[in-house]
Amino acid sequence: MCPKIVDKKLKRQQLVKAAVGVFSERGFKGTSMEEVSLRAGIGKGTIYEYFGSKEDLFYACFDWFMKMTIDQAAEALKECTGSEEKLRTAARVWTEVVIRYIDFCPIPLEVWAMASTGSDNERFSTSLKEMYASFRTSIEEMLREGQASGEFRRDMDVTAIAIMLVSAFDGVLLQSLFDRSIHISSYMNSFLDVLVRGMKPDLRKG
Amino acid sequence: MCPKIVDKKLKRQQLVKAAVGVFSERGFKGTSMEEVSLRAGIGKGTIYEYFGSKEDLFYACFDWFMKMTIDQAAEALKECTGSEEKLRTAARVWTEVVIRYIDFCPIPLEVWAMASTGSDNERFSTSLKEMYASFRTSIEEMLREGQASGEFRRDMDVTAIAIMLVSAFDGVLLQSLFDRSIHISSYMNSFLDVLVRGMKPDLRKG
Amino acid sequence: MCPKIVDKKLKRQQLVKAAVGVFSERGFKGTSMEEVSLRAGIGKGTIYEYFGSKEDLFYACFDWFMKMTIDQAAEALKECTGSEEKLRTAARVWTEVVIRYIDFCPIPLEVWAMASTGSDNERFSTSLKEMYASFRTSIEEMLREGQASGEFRRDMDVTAIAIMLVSAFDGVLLQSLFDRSIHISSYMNSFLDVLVRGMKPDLRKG
Amino acid sequence: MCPKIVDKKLKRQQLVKAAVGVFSERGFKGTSMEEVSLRAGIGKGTIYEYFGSKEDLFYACFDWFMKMTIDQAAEALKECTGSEEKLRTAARVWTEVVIRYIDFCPIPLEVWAMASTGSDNERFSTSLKEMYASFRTSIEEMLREGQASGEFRRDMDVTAIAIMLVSAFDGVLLQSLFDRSIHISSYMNSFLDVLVRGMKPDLRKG
DNA sequence: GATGAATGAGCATTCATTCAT
DNA sequence: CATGAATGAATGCTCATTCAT
Repeated sequence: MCPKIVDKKLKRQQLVKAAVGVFSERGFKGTSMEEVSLRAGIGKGTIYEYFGSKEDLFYACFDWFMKMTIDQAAEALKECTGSEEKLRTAARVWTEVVIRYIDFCPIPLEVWAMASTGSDNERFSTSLKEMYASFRTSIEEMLREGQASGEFRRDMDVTAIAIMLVSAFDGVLLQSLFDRSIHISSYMNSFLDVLVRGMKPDLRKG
Repeated sequence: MCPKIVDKKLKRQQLVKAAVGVFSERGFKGTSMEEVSLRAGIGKGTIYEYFGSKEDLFYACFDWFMKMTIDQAAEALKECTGSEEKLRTAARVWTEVVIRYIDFCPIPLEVWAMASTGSDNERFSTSLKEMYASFRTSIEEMLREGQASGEFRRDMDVTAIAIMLVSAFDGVLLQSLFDRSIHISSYMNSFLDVLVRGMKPDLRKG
Repeated sequence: MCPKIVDKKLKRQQLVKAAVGVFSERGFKGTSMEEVSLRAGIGKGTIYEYFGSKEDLFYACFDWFMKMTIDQAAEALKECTGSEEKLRTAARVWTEVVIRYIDFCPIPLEVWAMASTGSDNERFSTSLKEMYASFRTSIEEMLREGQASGEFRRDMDVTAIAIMLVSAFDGVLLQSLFDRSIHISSYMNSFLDVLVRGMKPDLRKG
Repeated sequence: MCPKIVDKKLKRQQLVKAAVGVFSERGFKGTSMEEVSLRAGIGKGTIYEYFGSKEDLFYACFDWFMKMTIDQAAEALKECTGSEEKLRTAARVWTEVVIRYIDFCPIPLEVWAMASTGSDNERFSTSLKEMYASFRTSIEEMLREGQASGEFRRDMDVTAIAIMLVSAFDGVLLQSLFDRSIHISSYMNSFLDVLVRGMKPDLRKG
């Protein structure tokens, strides 16, 4: 007669929010759809109105994490000009995200594990690969920009630095999770001080 | 009086070997004890003669990975003298392990995921914490040695560098898993070139 | 909004009914949840919507048997006045229950066995102890009432008679199970004739 | 060459002794052959040199309990002359056995439960039936002897009394197990005082 | 004779998903 | 639209029994 009008988008988001919490606490396999529905305050069956499967729901959670991170980075980078500044801003945003959302960081870990095992989780490994490629490329661009502008040495392996920086960022997430007493932002800065010094052109020749 | 004589130690190791393969392919939850037993060519019940539970078996797999890595590193570091040499050797061993055992690298990923979620897997998170602490300390020692000998600058944050290097190593494992076309060893070297340059004392003042 | 409406109480009872049958035929350990579900005409998993575990289900079966017996006794005793009448009524009800529900009498036997072994089935032994204490007390009251009214001798050990009567009742259940040709009700009556005669005050002195 | 010479009879008995303990503590299903072998201080496989199956072993335990009881009763009754004396002696022996072997009384309980459920335990129910029939007959004989000698009334239902006495004996075993604080021997005596009084011929007519 | 390593049938329990209401 | 009762496939684990030594 009069189908209830529901803001599907909104409800979907609320569902993801609840799911992100449960998945973070219990892991993918350890999470039951029932607990998610309880946490979201809806019926168990209702989840399936919004997501086709548990995996779909989990993917949406991961997607939320990724998009959120990318948005924060994009926002912050908008106002940056220098290459070093960009690099340091990217690092800062990442550490801020890790610190702020540390409770949800088990989600990317789960995704890593899922993507690395089983051939059926194609979708996760593809997503990850794309994401990493995009991150790497962004970093590479910053570095190349710096080379062009003379900020950075020309004889360094830009791809290598980019890959290793992305690696270090991921690793920082790990370390933070396993030892929450670590203050990553200052460590990240100190580390970048040294690395950037190594990337600067030789002054002796100036 | 004359019971069947079996080398339990050896059989246990063979079992771990089979299990490492299955866990790597399917993940912890995705692996059934039956499949492990099939792969090992023994009966399902026999596994329980050697391991008390699925988790015990998995822990043994992780333990194998850890010990193997540590052994390789210890072996290689025995012959090193200089600080930079040690650092580079550690990095080389790690990349070699990652490349050589790339198929089994999902195991540490699983452990990361398990340790980050759920409060029950105490044993995994404790092991991880200890392992990382030990790695960090080793690197710190190398760096401090280098500072003492004048190889490295005295004004750098040794702890920060150590944490970030460990992070980078972990991240490298991740990147390798998700994009097997990456040649990490050369990247690792190029990266260390830059980083070490940043750690070297200022020559201008010489 | 319009979930399936089910009378959970009723379904629970039906489930108990089916379970009582299977447990009686096969014993606790010999009964598989699958067989119960088959007998009840529902899915295996559905049982767990109503009972947390096999033991819970079995306890409900025992509870059903106890409550049913107690109810019948209470109902019949309501209309009794004299002490001897009460005693004979209790005996009659018990024999009627045993005869009527002889097929389900293996259930109390199982409970006896469970309660006597293992320290875990606390719940069963506690229940049994309480039940027996209550039975004994009821009988004792009847006897004391009879003593007060002069129906029964004052120099008999009321507690002893009560305990032994309860014992005899239990034993009757056993004998009935193992030899279904026994007609317990007439035997019970003849026995009570003799016992009651022994409990009557000495007439010589009258 | 020289097969070890073993007193099979003796070892069998030791095995039964160990098994009686474990079965009493854990019940039939709760007992593992391994634990029995451990308790007996022999290898798991060795049990099968003496007993064809777990059920065989358990049956031997029950048999031990039965035979032991019967022996004690036979021994004690040898010296009895009067009917009442015999009756009281039988009761005394039974209570003594129950008190002395209370820790092993779960075994008959288990047998009751096994015999009452499942059609496969033919052997247990047959044994029980025979044993009870024999007990009943013995008691009946005592009572009839008493009638013949004028000790007991002629108008009582001997079969009924016999059945109910056997019942009461069984019940006493139960009550003792569930409430170990009960002092059955005095209760048994007080009870027999009353019952025997009821069985005595009417003195008024004397 | 004695052993204990190996086995695999058997079972309680979980949980993603469906669908009648 | 929303629900939660119902389902049954899937799985970790146990243990009586066998048999090579």
